[in-house]
Formats: sequence, C-alpha cells, structure tokens
Amino acid sequence: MPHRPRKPTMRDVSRLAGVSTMTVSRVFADPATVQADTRARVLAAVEQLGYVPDRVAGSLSSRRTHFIAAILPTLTNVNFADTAHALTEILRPADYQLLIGYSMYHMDEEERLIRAMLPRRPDAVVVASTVHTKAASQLLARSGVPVVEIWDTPAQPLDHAVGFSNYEIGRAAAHHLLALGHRRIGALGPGRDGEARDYRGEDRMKGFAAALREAGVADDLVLHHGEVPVSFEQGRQALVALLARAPDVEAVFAVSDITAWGALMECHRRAIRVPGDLSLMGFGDFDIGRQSVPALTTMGVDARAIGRRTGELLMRLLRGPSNPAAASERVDVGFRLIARETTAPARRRGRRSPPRA
Amino acid sequence: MPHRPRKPTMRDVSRLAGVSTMTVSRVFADPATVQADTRARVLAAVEQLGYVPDRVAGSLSSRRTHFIAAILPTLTNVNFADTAHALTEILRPADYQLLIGYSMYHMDEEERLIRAMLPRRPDAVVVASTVHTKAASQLLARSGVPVVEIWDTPAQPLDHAVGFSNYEIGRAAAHHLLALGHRRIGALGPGRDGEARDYRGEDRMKGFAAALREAGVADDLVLHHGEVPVSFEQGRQALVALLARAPDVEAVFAVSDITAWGALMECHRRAIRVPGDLSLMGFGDFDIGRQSVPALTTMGVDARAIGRRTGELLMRLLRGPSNPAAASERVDVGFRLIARETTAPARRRGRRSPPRA
DNA sequence: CTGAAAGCGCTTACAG
DNA sequence: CTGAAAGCGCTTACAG
Repeated sequence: MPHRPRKPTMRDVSRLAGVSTMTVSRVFADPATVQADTRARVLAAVEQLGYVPDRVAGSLSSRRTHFIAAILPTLTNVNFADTAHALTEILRPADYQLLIGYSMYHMDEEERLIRAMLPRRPDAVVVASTVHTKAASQLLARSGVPVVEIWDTPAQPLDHAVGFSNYEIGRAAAHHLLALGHRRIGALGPGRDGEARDYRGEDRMKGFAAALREAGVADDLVLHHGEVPVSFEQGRQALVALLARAPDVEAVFAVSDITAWGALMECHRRAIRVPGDLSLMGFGDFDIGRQSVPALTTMGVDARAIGRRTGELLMRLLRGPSNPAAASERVDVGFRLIARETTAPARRRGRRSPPRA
Repeated sequence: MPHRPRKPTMRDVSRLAGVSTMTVSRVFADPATVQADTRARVLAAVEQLGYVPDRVAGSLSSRRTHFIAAILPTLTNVNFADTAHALTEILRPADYQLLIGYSMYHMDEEERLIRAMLPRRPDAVVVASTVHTKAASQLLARSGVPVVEIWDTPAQPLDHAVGFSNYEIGRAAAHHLLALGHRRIGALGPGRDGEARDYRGEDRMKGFAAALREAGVADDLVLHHGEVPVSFEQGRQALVALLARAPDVEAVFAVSDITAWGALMECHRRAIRVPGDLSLMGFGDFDIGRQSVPALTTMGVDARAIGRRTGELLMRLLRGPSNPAAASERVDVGFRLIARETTAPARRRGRRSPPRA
C-alpha cells in the first residue's frame, strides 16, 4: 500500500530552506520585506515540497478570514447572480472569498444561514434583504463585523446599505403608464400567502398603487398572485387571473421581467396584441426583456453596480488595521425607466398625445 | 466611548457553566454524550454570553473544514445555478458550505481559482469542466481530497465524475433532425477563437457533425460563432451568419437554449416561420424554452440531478473517519430529447412521414 | 459522563 | 532583514 505523505507544513519549508517559519510566512504575506536570495531559497523549497499554505491556520492566527458571507434570495435569478459576479470581481484582487447562501425568500431560512455562517467568522456580511427575523438582526448586530443590506434602501438599515428605492420604482412605473394615457391599470405582484415573501417586490407594488391613487385612478387591479420566487409560468397565470377579473385592462406593471415575459407569452397564445391591445412593463432589465419580440419596457436597475459598489464599500471598511465601527454608509444606485416596445399610448386618446390637463 | 467586549470563547462558556471546555465542545458536537443537566447549564451559559462557536479554530483542530470548493463556468446561467442549488440542498443537513468560484470558461482562471481555494482546505472539490491546465490537474491530484468533475463524462476523469455525454447529445440531436427528413442541416456552436472555450459545447457539435456525416449529410453548416459564454444576442447573430451562408438551411441545432432562443427571436423579426420554414432546437431544457411561443425543442439534461447526485456521492465519500482513497465513481445522469413546437418534418417530404428506406 | 494535556499550522508582537 | 516565543480557539486522544 502506497504511503500517503503528510501534507507539508510551513515548518517543513522553513527547515528545507534553512530559515525560520516567520521568514516563510513573510515570503507569502509581504515578500518585499525578505531579502531576495532568502526569498528565492524559500520559494525553491515551496516548489520542491509542493507546499500549499493553510489559510485555516492563518485565519485563526490573524483573526481575519477574508471571507464575505453573502445571503441572496436565490441564485437562479440572473440579477442576483450578476450582483454576486460583480461583487466577486471587486473582492478578487484583495483575495476575499464569498460564502454564498440562498434564503429562498424565507426569513427563517435567512436566520438559519446566518447562524450557519457566523461561526465561519466572515469579515463582513452582505444580505439581500431588509426584513429579518428579530434573532437574525440581533445576531448580525452582535457579530462585530460590517453588515451591508443590498437591493433596497431601508429606512432603518442595520448598518450599511447599497440599493435603490423599490417603492419609488413602483411609483415611476405607474407614472409611465399614466402618462401614456392609460386609466384601467393593473399590476402582477408577488404572492403574499406563503412563507416565502418578496418584500422588495411588495414595496414596488405599494409605490405603484400609491401613484395610481394619487392620480385618481383605482388600484383595485394590483394583484398578488402565485408563489415566491416568480417564474415565467406564474407570470402567465397571473395575467390569466387579471384578465378574468378585468378583461378591459389597458396596461400592466409586473413585479419582474420574468413575470412580464410569462404574461407576454400568454398574450401571444391568446393573440392579444402587445402593446396594441395591452401595454406591459416589467422590472429588472433582464436580458430576456431586451431581446424578446416585442422588446419589454422595464424599470431598469443595475445589478452589477450593486455588487461593485458593495465590494468597494467593503474594501474601504476592511482596509486598514481594524475597523473602528465605521459610520453607516448608504449608497443609492438609482433606477431608470427603459421604454421599449411593449408600452404605447392609450388608443382612445390617440397616439403619443396624452390628454392636456 | 462604549467598551467593545471581546467575543466570548468556549473557555468563557466553560467557566460560567462550571465545566471544562471539552464538555462545552461535546454539547455542540455530540449532545447525547453529555448529561442532561450539565448540558442545560452549558446551554444557559451559551445563551447568556451570546456565544458563537469559532469553526475556524474547530477546523484547524479537527482537520475538517466542511467546505466544498465548487468551480463553475458562470453563475449567470440558470443551469449551473440550479446545479449549485441542488448541491447546496444535499450538503445542508450535513452542514457543509459551498465555496463557489467562477472560471468564466477560462482554463487559466480555473487554475487561479484552484490555487486560491486549496489553501482554504476544502474537504472536496467539484469542478464543472473536464479540460484543465496541467498545473491545475496536478494541484487537484495532490490535494488529497476527492475531486468530482461534473457536466460531462470524461474518458479520463481526474477522480470522480457526474454528468452525461455531450458528444452523444450532439448525435441524438442530429438523429432527431434527420428523422424529420431534413437534409440541409446547420448548427450554432460556441466560438473557438477566444481564450474562453466551451469544450462541452464543442463536444456536442462534434457529435452532431459526426452523426450528420454517418447519415451521408454534409456537416459544412456546423458553425462556431461569437464568444463564450453564449448569450441571446450572440444566438441571434449566429443565425444571421448561418442564413447568410446558407439561405436554404432547413433545420438548426443550437449549442444552448439561450442561443436557440436568440435565433428564434431573429426568426420572429424576419418573419421566418418556426418550424414552418425552419426547424430549431437547443440544449439544456431551460425554462425560457419551455415557456416561449413556440415552445423550444431541446436536448434535456437534469441540472438539479447533477447537483443532487454529486452531493450524494460526496456525502458517501466524506462520511466515516477518513476517506481511504475511495474507488473512482462515475455517474451518468443521461439526457433526453424533448420534442416541442420548434421542430417539424421537412416540408418536401410531407407531414410526419419520413422517407421509407 | 467528564477532564487535563497536547497540538492543529499559522501570525502577532517583540527583540535584535 | 530575521527569529524565538506565545497564542489564536478549538478538538483529538487518552485517562479515569
């Protein structure tokens, strides 16, 4: 039976190179502080032994893991995946590693993830939600590391925040449809019955409904349908439900481009012309909406920017010797209406000319 | 200035509970071995101090991190995200945490990720590729932990493998189009010019071309276009290129449903009827293909099953005291043709009746 | 069922 | 520029 050699340690390298372990450690941590020929000897020994440093031990010693815990609702959503991607790219040069967890839009699952991750001693926590269980909030507050809530701008952030106002996005969506002259307006919102809740999506619906009311338009067609997370199929079904309730609906805002696209497919199947018979808009500026025929009008947010800005904030907070409870930062990356092919002026009002006053 | 208390350690808990640290350790690791009242005292102390165990220290001691390194081409692809999701679900009960990295289909980046992750001392490595740099292969072989290559069935696996034959999928796709009576057949394959390479996609193209040739059909329309990873837009452009070269093409196999759907949108824009004028099929059974109008014919693979089977294999390998270089396992999860609405019999041959002999 | 001792493999904090 | 000592916070491996 072949002898499985013990993994070489820093001690082995130091002996082979004829130096102390501290010198080996410095070759990895801060090569410039080691004399060139000593460094060369150490690196030769590293090479010869196939030495791979043990960062578990390193982390215990230095009390820095270079882990960032990241809790997302799901990765099966390109937008969150994009945020994770962008965050990873900012963290890479500084050699931080993401610890990714999926809450599936369950607060209890989020708490479970936090309990599972904090013992890993992440140097910071990023969480894509602003509604947490009481215990989760407490755990994060007492963790002693920076916490960044993303994908919204909470009124009362736990610590830092990077996102945008979902409520204002809903309002802006309503203003777009109102400006086109529509008056019989509906919305396809996330279900609110299950344990999984999309609070950000609900906020968009609240803003949307509020703007309708402010304009004197009924908000009775703001529906909450299906289960979270959204899917194409649920978007389709939500539209079916809306049409059953209001066959005369003129314009629809969907909680997500996923929902909107599913609804668009149902329109195709029923030969409902979009935007001729029905204006349709979504949220998130997903690639599918850009490419679909017709191309989807949407409330665009920059998922990658959220990841990037979060990464930059983190690098700022974690740089330096130790973070002396830095002041809470809040970054609003904004949003924008992206008018494409699925929304058009109300027909009875004529093309491109909303009623005057 | 408020005094920031030191994080409580197991030592603090043990003193407060009047026991040794070993007893505290056991309360977490194997509660049944601790007498009920002692356990209660310990848990009360844990609660009172807000003690959070330090798994960094635990990992160093036990030489088990309960990390699984997972290197995927990208997370911005629902299929890989689904695999990661399913893998996470299997690992969760055993309290394993995924260390996710993205190679962006670059072998060099994969090697860099491996170098960055091995010092974290993962208990196993999962890698969604079967082509590696020489150094990467060596690092994995010498890592001393199980390695699982997924999303293909390599002829020479490094260690274990869970996937399917991309080559055979290509063959099966060709057989489908041939059986429908098509003879002028093309394919939209991944670009092969950049540093990023989709070797699995290339294997599907190879199998596809081989099956065409075996049937006496020309394979000159098997195109490799654009950059990896695929996108809707590139699928669209690839179809444009194919049509420019062969306006008479009757049927097309795309390397991915993403590509196929982008091509389908171009057909919509050009009023090319699918499948009336052109049969179109993809790979991967993405949700978008299921819901699109018309629904996309595809070569279906079960991304979640790959994650699940990988997780189960890992749990088997990692269970027990130490893994004595277990025999290499290979799992083939298979694939299946999912004929939907975008493929139809060649028109000149009549409907549903391929030529006899 | 419980505990004292040793050690996991590094880095910190000095010292020279 | 380099090193000896101490320690990070746990678990292993005994021992009773």
